[in-house]
Amino acid sequence: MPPAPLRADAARNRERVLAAARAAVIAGDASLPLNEIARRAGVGVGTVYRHFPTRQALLEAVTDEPLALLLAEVRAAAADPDPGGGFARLVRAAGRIEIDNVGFAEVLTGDDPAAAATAAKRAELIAVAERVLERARAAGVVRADVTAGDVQRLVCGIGHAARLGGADPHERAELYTELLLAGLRP
Amino acid sequence: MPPAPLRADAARNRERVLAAARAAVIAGDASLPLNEIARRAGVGVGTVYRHFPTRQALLEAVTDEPLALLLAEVRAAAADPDPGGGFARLVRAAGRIEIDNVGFAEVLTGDDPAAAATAAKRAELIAVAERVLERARAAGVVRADVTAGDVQRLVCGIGHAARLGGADPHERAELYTELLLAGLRP
Amino acid sequence: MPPAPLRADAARNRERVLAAARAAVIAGDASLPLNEIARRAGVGVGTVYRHFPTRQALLEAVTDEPLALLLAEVRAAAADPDPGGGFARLVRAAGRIEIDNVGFAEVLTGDDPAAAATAAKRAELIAVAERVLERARAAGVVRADVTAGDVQRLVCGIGHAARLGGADPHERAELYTELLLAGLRP
Amino acid sequence: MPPAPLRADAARNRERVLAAARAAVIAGDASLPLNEIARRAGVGVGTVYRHFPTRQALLEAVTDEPLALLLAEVRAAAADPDPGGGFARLVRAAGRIEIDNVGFAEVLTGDDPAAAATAAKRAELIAVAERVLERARAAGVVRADVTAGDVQRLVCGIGHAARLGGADPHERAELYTELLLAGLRP
DNA sequence: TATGAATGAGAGTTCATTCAT
DNA sequence: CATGAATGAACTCTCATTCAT
Repeated sequence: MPPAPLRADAARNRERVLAAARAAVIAGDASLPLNEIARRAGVGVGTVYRHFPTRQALLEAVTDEPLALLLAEVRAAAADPDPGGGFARLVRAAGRIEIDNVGFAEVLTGDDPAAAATAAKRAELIAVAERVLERARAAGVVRADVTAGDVQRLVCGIGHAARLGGADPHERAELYTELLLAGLRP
Repeated sequence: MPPAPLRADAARNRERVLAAARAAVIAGDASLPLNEIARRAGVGVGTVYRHFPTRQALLEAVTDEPLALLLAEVRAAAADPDPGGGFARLVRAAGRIEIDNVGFAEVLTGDDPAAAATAAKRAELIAVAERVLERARAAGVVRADVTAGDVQRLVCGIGHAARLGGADPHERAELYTELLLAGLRP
Repeated sequence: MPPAPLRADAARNRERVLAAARAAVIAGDASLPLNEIARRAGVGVGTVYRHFPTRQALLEAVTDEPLALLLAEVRAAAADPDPGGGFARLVRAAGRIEIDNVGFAEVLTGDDPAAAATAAKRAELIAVAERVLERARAAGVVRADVTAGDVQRLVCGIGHAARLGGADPHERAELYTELLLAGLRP
Repeated sequence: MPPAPLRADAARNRERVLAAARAAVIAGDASLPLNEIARRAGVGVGTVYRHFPTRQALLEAVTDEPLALLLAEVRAAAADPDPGGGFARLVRAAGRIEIDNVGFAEVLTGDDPAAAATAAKRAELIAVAERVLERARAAGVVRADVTAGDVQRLVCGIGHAARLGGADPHERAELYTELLLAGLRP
């Protein structure tokens, strides 16, 4: 049975909470104290808990959009006739998305997701990324001793590193991504 | 005046606290709640506060040894006749030490240290590392668009990445370090 | 906007906390450790903090009733056609109220109150008392070299003195008040 | 057996502690945290505890000199041929001494002193003051319904009141003392 | 369903007092 | 005797989570 459609006001509240959480995440704060989120959303704490029983659930909801985005990029990468170009595209997209969404890494590399939808997206993401990597490896443009998991972790590490320097991490993230791509070549 | 030699019991307690903190850090938890540390060290809270007035002070104490170790490595790297070899040595040592000490990155890249000794070590560390990088750059074995700060951050990122995969991060850290070194070449 | 009416349970809890605090104050202890108050009120600490964020706020709440009472008395004193009688009434009322409320002096003579309501009452109290004193002075029934502040302090001093003797301070307070009134005559 | 004469260094330390405590008391702080006193005296906490096992003992030691002073004044008051003048002298002296020694009131009106010497001085003080008051009462210059204890408490109250106004309490104390004397007349 | 009050565990911090050195 | 390290209770304050309204 499909999830019962939310009542209009419930949906509005859910959206408000999501917006507040998204804003926090974009501002670089992934701690998401639910009390605070509720306050910013202009909603009672209980309402937050109703829609998102755990911090993890909220995080997944917030990350759903960037996750879908990345999935699209990975599919595009898999469709790229150039294995090396596809792989680079994947890494660059992951880097960009990761840097703009604190907490994204957590969803991607953490424990099994709470929501089935997230789990599914993540699984497909990994499967397709695996294929992209495989192809690049076969084409001899990526080291053979690196797994898809490694790439995933390295992208997260890159994001982490870029965020360390204060101020605007985007430029750093770009540079670090290029370094990573260079390092991944055989 | 040399730091007054601690009384035997004071030294023992200090060591116990340090050991508890070190254990926590090695277990991957750098939050170091002072109350909890006290409990684990079998010591009153007040004792922890006497020796380490702030979490930062405790963290610096815990990190003092690895910091000294890294400093020695960096000096050795500076003394290496081979600029590229020296640089690689520096990066590898940093990676190894970073992976074994959660919180090390915090001391290295965070706000100004509380303890003068830590500040001094850190300053020298950075200065010497800068020279090592400079020399490697001049020898044409490292990209010119990368600063010492970038290297520092990247090592932290590598450590972060290696820790993401669960279980034993050492092997991963080694691989990632080699990737980083490769990526840093022009 | 009027202060939002408290929910029934919230009001009940607030009242319990106030009662516990009042009991402590009447028992002569104005230190009001908030967690102890919570315990005695049979309420979580957080609840105390919700209603009274600081010790000062709680003290003001406890003192609110006697403050209102005194204010009424002072107004009545100002309305008394006999300047001397009005002034005596003021002093006697202040003495009586002060002796029954440890901490009242603190609110009356201490730093600026936290709550606007308290500040307003206090300000009016002082202003009206000033008028009462002025009138008594003009009528030649009170020394000219005594300010309203002096009277306030002296009443507090009287209360302090009465409390020193142990047991029931009321009788003493009455006597001391009469002495004070006699001493204040030209 | 007379108290064993202190060793020279012990006596010096005792004096240092006393000086620190006296300074604190004169500065208007009678809380005397023994830790802090020790620090200011340049002495270990233990030393303070050895010489003055309780806060009360320290307080009595600090107050010993003013107590002796007041005793002398009271004796002089008793010797004054003018009963009213003698009584006034007593009250004025008490007021002056009380205002300069926070904590003096505590020793005078508090529980039984810890030290025998203090107890003796206090007992004599009270006895002589009682005689002074009696004489003044017999001469009809002081109200009959006031006890020596009342006078003692009132002087403390006066001191308390004078201290409430901030800044220099001496002038206020003088005024309040005159008010008290006036109020005590029949 | 939504609300937000209540809860209470837990972190941080201070300080009087004891006791090993 | 002197020292000052150690102790731990007491207190303030915060926040995730529950639950009465």
